[in-house]
Amino acid sequence: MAVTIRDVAEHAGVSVATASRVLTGSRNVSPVLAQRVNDAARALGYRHNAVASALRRGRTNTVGMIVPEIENPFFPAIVEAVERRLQGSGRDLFLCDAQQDVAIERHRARALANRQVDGLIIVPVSSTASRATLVEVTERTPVVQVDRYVQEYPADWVGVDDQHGISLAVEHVMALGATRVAFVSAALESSSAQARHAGFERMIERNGLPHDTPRLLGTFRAEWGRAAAIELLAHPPMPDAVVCGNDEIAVGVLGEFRRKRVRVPEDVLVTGFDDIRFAQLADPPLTTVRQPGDQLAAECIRLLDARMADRDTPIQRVAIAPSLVIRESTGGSS
Amino acid sequence: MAVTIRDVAEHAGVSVATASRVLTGSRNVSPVLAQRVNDAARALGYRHNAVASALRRGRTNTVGMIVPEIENPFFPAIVEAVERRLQGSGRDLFLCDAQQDVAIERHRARALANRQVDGLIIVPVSSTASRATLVEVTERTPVVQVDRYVQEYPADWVGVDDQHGISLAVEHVMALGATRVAFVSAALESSSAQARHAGFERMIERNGLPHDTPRLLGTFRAEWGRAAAIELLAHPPMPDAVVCGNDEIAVGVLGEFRRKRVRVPEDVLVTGFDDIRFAQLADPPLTTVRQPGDQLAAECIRLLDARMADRDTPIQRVAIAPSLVIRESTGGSS
DNA sequence: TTGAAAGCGCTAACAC
DNA sequence: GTGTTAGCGCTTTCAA
Repeated sequence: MAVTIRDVAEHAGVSVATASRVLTGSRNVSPVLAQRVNDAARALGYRHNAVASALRRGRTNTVGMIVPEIENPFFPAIVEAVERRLQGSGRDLFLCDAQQDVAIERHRARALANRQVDGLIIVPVSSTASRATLVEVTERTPVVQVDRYVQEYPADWVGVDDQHGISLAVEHVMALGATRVAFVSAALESSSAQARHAGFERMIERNGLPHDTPRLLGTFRAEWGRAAAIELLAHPPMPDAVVCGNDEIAVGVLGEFRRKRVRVPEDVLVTGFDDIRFAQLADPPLTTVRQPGDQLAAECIRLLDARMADRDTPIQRVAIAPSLVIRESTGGSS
Repeated sequence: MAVTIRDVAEHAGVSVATASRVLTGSRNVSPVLAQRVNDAARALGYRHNAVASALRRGRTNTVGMIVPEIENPFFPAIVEAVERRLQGSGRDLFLCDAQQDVAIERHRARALANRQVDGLIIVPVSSTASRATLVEVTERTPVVQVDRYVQEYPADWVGVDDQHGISLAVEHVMALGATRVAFVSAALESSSAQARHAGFERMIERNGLPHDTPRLLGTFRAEWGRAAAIELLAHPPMPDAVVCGNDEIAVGVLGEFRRKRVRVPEDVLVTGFDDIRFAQLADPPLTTVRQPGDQLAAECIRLLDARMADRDTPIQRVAIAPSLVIRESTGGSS
């Protein structure tokens, strides 16, 4: 069997209490004994059993995080930012991937909650089908939603103002003279897809754009962008601009346009959303709505800590204003 | 306090032993009592305490995974594949990001081991500096290395034959007539960087290519690819082909070449490694060495299960042959 | 088939 | 400053 704190205590000639105090860094131990305990621990190769500790203390110094799909590069970026924020407080982040499936999401959420994470950060897969999971887990653990949220259930959230983000993109292409503006995004499953779509509709309305302007809704994937581009090309007239629901879609659109010799930005303008790393490496570099990952992460940890400190603190929903990054896919900056 | 199994037992009028048997799915309980226990659990909102369970059983039904850098899109792809493989056996995967830092990597490895994961999958950051962590954690937990491995320490590993992969790329561009072949890759910190570099050197040797052919070693990032391309352009003669250590680098190289109006593949051929999702969306679509993620994942889980079943099973090192995917960055296929 | 009871390893009262 | 001890919630002998 493995070395326990009892073995260490014996070896050091002290009680388990003292050994525990030393090993957990309590100040109330004489330096002499502390030294003996530390030596014993090293000599025996003692390893802290976090499971036993967690059972006893009811805390684990770990935070769980669930993202809908780790392959969407926007999420790793957020994860990284969260990790960095967590660094300072010495907590570990355990990440889970829901694989776009609310059943898996629920399973992971339970696994994390069952293992007593001190807090949970979640980007819900669906604005409706993830609700039950969120409700269940919120009863047991402090939870903060990031980026996406669940409908009709009050819970902390931090994200960007998606509607505003899309309006930045639409206004930008309109200012460049576009009148026929297509929208290519994901089906209205997640709150971000919904909000971005709503933002687009509002712009259509407000600016009196033609009501038959194309809205193509599929997934947040490049393959869909490609398919949507084919669709657009098949049904003239071509739009002057294609506003995409995220960068992946936009990259797919760009790829297909390139293949068909449709020139961007000369023939059509294209915009994305998120500003993932590849946005600036696309051809042409992609004009996009930037989500400030570091700010999101900072705010997210702030909310989580607040809720961990007081389960009854008022619910907060923080929307950060995104910004437009202009690159060559709409004619370039400077 | 939360509902415990004791509450459930009381409510159902049975002993905690029986309640436990029902809740863990043991067959040796009369249907009547089983029903009563399940009803009680539902009525009270009982939640399994995985921490207590883990302490008692010494198992957790979870697998930990540590990747060097979640932002490198190759790793999310592997994670996904591993997740899917794990699905069947009902185990949860907890993922950690080492942020390219061996100190963080060690911290995460300990956190996972301390929390009694049943097994650990790791892509070590460094072939030397990660060794201590690997040794430590291997003493406590079944561990399998994927993709990268640690030098001078025998432990299970599964990955592709990087040397062979690079030789596929070099042979391909040479078959297309390239004689001046540059190599742009990462510093020789990780085993993959080392093996790919070694593969390149071997090809130089074997084919009598000029010894002063450029080798530029930086990081596995697109920014480095970009910088390296600038470097290549600054020091003529330009190579006929640029073989890159991974796709990200290649995408950076392509981006810079595009900016400088260097035509690919007319003026110079470019190849990558990994076949990440964006490889085919690059401009031009990238010829690359494909790592078969699903196979890696399958083999990885197989090794892990073997080691979990028998800690003393012989060490296995499995190298899967990668394949070349030819796209337009070297002139295209068919 | 069921129940009583002994811990898993650790921490935190509480007493000295 | 140090030790004794009672659990944290669960699973699993062992006995009935």
